[in-house]
Amino acid sequence: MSQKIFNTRTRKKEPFKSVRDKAVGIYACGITAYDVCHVGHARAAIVFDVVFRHFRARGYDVTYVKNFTDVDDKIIERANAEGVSIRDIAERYIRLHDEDMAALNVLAPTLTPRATEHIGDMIELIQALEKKGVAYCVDGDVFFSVRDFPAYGGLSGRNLDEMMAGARVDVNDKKKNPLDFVLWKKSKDGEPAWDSPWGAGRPGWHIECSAMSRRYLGDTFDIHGGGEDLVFPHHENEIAQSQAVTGQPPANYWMHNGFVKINAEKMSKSLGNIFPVAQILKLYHPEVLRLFMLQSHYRSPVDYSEDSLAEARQALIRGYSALGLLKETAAKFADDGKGKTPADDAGHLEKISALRARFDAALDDDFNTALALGCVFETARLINAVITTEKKMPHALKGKVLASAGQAFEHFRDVLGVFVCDPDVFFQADRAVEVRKRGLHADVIEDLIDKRRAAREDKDWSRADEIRAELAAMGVVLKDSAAGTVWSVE
RNA sequence: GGCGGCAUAGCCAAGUGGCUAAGGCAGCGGUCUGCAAAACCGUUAUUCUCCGGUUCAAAUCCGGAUGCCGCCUCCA
Repeated sequence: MSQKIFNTRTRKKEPFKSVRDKAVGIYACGITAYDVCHVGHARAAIVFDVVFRHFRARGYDVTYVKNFTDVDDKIIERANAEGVSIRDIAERYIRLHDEDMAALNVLAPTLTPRATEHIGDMIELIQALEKKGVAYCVDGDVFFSVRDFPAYGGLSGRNLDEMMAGARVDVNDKKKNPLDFVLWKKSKDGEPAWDSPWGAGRPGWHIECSAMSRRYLGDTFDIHGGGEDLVFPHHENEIAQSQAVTGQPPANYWMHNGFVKINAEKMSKSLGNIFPVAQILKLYHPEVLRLFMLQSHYRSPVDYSEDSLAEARQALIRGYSALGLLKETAAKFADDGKGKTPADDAGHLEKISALRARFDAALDDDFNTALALGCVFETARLINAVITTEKKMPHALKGKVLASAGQAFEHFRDVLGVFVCDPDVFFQADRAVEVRKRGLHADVIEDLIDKRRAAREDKDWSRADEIRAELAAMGVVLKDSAAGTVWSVE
């Protein structure tokens, strides 16, 4: 099956046809570097990371560009408040952004250009817009004239008259039309400024993406992405700016991810419910957040809550348990390649390749990660079942089936970016997070386990159960095996 | 006021014209275990908010109702 993408512009799922054969250019709007990344940024980053990974897995040569806005009113405001330069602010939050993304196993995009590195490109673009007669300068400010771009509103499905009727636009005497937006902004004293044909100033917000996407991906590239809030006005304005100059739409497909709600409410500063990524990562292993995001389709809203993350954690544990079991038994059932492999009566190998195919098909279908994860968990179940119940299965065949399932999991891991840890390392990390979060003490727990071990050796079962109950009350779960007792946090 | 989205089991969530309505969490019964945990097996929606319509056939298409949500202002 070929790739399909829901295109915001047409509001339809469309077959994907790249501009260049077997190559794809993606531009996603990145952050404005004035504050730390929150869970909403994490979602957008994870969504487009999977898009990036899937195209690569499908053999495309992907150029993925994600910009940093490093000059903007909010950055200036923050710099003034702290008495530092906007560069200091931008550097700080870009660094923190990179740390968060690395923790979330979000791959670095191919290119991460910054607005201030492309002021020249922006000025050129604005001059071209002036030449085309769709931009006008008033007293050092340059505006885009929406009336002179007939296609305005095409992405967001609005028309100018309707928007005028809404009348929720700020009044600005300088503008010919209230919906005109700024391309270049005259700088006041003390504000960062660059020389331009219109005097000292700085770029408007939208122009940077038009300039940078064109520079790195060309006049028309494949996919432009971002959060759904960017549809209007940001992306609408980008189209206007780019298309007015080149005569071509800047991107063929527009992808927008849905929002993250917090306990069923909109995340907003006024509600005080902004969850920074770094804060969440103190409470959960990074893959928990990643899995949580991927369990819903990227266009649906997701509702972040303690409970939903806890559920995602249990699901992650389920997957890692299967991988742990696989690792434990790998040596035992290793297929040495000698001798012949008996027939696979139960059809396990066929099932595994079918799951792989279904997984890929799910992602081909507008990046349906939720459906793809279903395949991942079915594979986990198959691994568990083969190891624990198929007693009569010949070792050579078992080894072959498990190796095949392991390879499938590696593919899932590469595309979704979850289940990337060694299972032992994961369980250790997860337990450390839970212990810290619940204020438990590992040494106390281990001391109790030691006492229980002594009781069990004396066959003092009631004492052993007493200790088990005591630990259970703390949320500590014990697992006894021939090798000893291991513990985890429920 | 304008534009758009969503409504599927106790919860989360796929599925958008026709095989048994994925998967996860939670629950229940069984196997295993000194007891547990994990795992496996079985089970939990004759039905997809409601009302009409189209069709041989609809959760899926159309019309209407109700409820919830987003955007239109900086915002992933």
